[in-house]
Amino acid sequence: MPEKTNIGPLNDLMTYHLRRAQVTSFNNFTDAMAETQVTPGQFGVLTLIASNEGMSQSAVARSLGVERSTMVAVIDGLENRGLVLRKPSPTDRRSNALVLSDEGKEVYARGLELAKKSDRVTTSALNDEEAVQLVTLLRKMNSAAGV
Amino acid sequence: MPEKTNIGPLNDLMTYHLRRAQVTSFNNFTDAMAETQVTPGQFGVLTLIASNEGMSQSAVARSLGVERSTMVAVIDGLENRGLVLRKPSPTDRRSNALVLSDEGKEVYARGLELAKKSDRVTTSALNDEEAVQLVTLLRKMNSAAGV
DNA sequence: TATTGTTATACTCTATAACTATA
DNA sequence: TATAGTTATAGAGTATAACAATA
Repeated sequence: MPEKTNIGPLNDLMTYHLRRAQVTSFNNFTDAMAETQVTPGQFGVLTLIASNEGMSQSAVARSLGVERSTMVAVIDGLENRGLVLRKPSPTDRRSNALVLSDEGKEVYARGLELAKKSDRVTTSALNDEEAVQLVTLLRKMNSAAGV
Repeated sequence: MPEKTNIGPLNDLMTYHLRRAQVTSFNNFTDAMAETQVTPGQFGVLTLIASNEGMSQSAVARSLGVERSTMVAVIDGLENRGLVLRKPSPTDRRSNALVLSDEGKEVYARGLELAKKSDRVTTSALNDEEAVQLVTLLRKMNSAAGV
């Protein structure tokens, strides 16, 4: 057990607690998803494609708040694993229509279960009402930030 | 304004909202701290040293949840800027007693103001009661995770 | 035996800038 | 002119493994 240090004013800073909570939730997520070998970032992409079949790489990138150049390697990884297919867009020859393969759909479905389980670990110190409060407040914050 | 995409089940995942909120708060922090050129990670270190004069690098690392090897470059940076001093520990010849220089104290004091201001930007969509609720819930989560 | 600080090394995630092919 | 995908490149931030000095 690590000794307790006085963290001083950090204890009153939202930024600090957000960062620590995010690191914890990221680690829980990675542990829970071990069997699928899907990272948090990849899971976001799978979810978006599952919910919006045929969307473009640029649209995925915008929706997740990253650059489209960053998305290339992510899609490459998912494509190489056979989870995502780049199909030609029927309406725009510049863009790829992203879809999940059958295996991609299976991995995504299983991943969603595991992601929910990891959420329960992350919030295990909170009762149901508190967990709902927390996600509601975060959602409100993020919506206002255009996220 | 980016087009609205259906984010599907991501909208119910704590992990997702934590990550987005953390990225937003990180960006707000970096913007607010521009005049000091202090990063979030550096600010955490400055705060810890200010609140626990003479603490060791390993203790700082443990308290922030990173490896002590990671801390070396962080302290190097702060030392090179003249904000932090590595003094010999009076009780353990292996370890450095970290203290803030006079300039370090000034930069930290100014940084704390700016960090609080950035917190207010980050939570600007929430009223005072909601902001307190949010930080309280995060603190509870983190305490339970040993953070 | 265990811990402190350090180095060497590598990995992940991300961004910027420039290119091409389309729109 | 602007956008989609791509490449090359670089910068944070982090970890692991090993080492000498000290506890």
